[in-house]
Amino acid sequence: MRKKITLKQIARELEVSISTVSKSLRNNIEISEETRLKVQAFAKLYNYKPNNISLSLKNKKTKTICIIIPEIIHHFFATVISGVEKVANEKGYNVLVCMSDESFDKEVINMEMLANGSIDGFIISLSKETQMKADYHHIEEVISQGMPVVMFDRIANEILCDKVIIDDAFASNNATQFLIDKGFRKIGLISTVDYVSVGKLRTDGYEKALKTNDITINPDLILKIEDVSNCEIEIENFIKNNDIEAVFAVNELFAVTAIKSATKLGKKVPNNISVIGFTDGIISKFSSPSITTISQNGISMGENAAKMLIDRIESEEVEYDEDVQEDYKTIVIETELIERESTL
Amino acid sequence: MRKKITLKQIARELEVSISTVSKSLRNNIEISEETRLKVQAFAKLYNYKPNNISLSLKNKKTKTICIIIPEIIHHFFATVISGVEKVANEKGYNVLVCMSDESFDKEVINMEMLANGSIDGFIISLSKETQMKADYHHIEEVISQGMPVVMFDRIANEILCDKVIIDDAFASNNATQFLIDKGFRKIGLISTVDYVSVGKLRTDGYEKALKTNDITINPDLILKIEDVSNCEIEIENFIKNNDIEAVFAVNELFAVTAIKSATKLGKKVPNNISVIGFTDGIISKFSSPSITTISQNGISMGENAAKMLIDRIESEEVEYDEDVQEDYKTIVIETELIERESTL
DNA sequence: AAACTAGACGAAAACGTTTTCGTGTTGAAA
DNA sequence: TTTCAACACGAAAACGTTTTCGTCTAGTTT
Repeated sequence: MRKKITLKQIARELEVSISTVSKSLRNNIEISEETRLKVQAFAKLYNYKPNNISLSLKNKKTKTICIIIPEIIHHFFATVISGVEKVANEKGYNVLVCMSDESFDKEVINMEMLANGSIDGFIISLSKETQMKADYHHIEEVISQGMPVVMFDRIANEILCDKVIIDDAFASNNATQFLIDKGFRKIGLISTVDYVSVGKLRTDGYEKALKTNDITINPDLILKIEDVSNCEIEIENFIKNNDIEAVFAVNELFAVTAIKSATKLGKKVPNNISVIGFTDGIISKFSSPSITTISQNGISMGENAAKMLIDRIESEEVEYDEDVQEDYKTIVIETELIERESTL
Repeated sequence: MRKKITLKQIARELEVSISTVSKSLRNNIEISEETRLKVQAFAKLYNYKPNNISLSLKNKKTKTICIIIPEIIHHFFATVISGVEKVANEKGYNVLVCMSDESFDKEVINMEMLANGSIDGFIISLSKETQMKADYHHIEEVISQGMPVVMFDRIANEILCDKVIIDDAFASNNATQFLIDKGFRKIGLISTVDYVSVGKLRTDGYEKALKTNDITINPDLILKIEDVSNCEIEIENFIKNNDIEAVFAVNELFAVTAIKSATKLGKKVPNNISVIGFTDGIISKFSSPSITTISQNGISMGENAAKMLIDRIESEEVEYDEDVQEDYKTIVIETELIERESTL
């Protein structure tokens, strides 16, 4: 067990000062070539690497960013992390991943734990509970301390910071229009409760599309699911009790469950009922029939979020100015309707 | 923008020494109650939190562990991370997630970057390339520096460290036996190339089951896929050219692809051909027919890995002994055969 | 010979903590 | 009055770097 060697140990061994060692390793011309080479050889032999923590303390930069997500199991969030990692790595940053498990408290604890110098910035998608409570003090707190924050997907408009989103309303308007164009009029919507920001926006888009086409909005055709764990029963009843020609589901799980329920009820997809989903994940690709869906480019969202965050971090190093009016940006990532087998 | 306040600033403001402030905040009885309360009130007012980096430097502990995985997009790895996070959080640790993207170099770079004091230990599942090269110097290096490492799933027996695995050979022996018990004799295997440790082990288990039941191993019935990206063609040909009654696939993707190919070739699953997979992920649950599979409890693997790692980290604090013979453990997580619709 | 310059190196501060070891004051015991 | 303990606090080291600012020696210029 050869513990890592430090400058001090090298200095002692070579009977020079710590400064000399440090300068030698950074090829400072102040040090004679003889000494420099000797130190470098010794350092190489003992595999010297500067201690990162020490550097972080000195530079007040950790080269680490944190992404807080509700759930890593969701394919969409995994793709976002993947995008974040890619850009972060390219720029020499590490990525700390925290999960809020949809819990407000965990979100707060995580942020508070890390806001004390451990990281240089946050990328966050709000937990359901946080959205329900609409309590964002923890986020405002870290922003007010000068730590850059980028929100993505589940954002809060009240918070002033950089954001990466898709145009949820627009995309679901398109999805609904797609179904209308196929000639459907009785279009069911399976959404989340309204406090989930993207659920609300997707509902809005659905309603807008209906209005545009002079179709009356029928509340019976809108199902808002609170508890995901037993959505199957709700969805099955929803389909059974309503004469639906097509379904627009705001996520993959609801879409695939709708297909299963329909099949169970003897309705074939897409022949008897068309289904369109949201998020192009594993489920949509591999279910049978594969699911027509709105692709939400998670990788691109992650890349953009990381890029914005790191730019913000590194620009702050330069202009450390109190009065400069922050001009936060919101990047809207393009969505795409991917046609597969679940729609006619 | 109220930057975080430090002990020094509090000390200056209150005209006491830094020591007094530090002691007051830690409720040290050396300090008079009057001073203590004054300092605490001031600290609370300014929302003082000790700087983590500084503490890390002092304690030589970062309370951060790193998990290196080949790909976060794989559901299995996401579940492992989830398990790691859970245990780590309970014990006050943060989790740094790194992706090797199946690349040896990225794995090495990541480890070297972080082995300089940034983290307290590693949890790792080897990249394909690393397994192919069988070059583990980077891992041995950090272990020799006294940093605890736990390997999981894709491990290397040559490396002495704690490990968390499933009994891949045993599980696939069971899966194969399951098919044999159904009366099948012509059982195809779709596996990875042999250098992927778990692929090899699963192949071994398959062969063992055949031998046990006096079924001759037919090389034509074994397909080893190197390049995942166009496995569809290979699998389709494999099924078309062989008279197969059942397929055992070593992962979800191969299983679902086998089903798709079979269906395309006019063979119904499970009526004409049974398919059993490995890993109980999204695909197995939601494909139609849903897939009979070996569940590989990722959450439990992650939990166990994190627990072992943190125990190791914290035990080292106590007995910092060179000569103590390390007794590394290998935890074997139970697997389970989950019967679904893809088998008779 | 005196003054200066370059060359080579070290001391020390700084980042933000915690902790050990003084040290000065006060009041009580001898 | 002297001695001592308790009390309340501060100085300084330590963690591992980087960097600024000396400082010393030797050689070169006037």
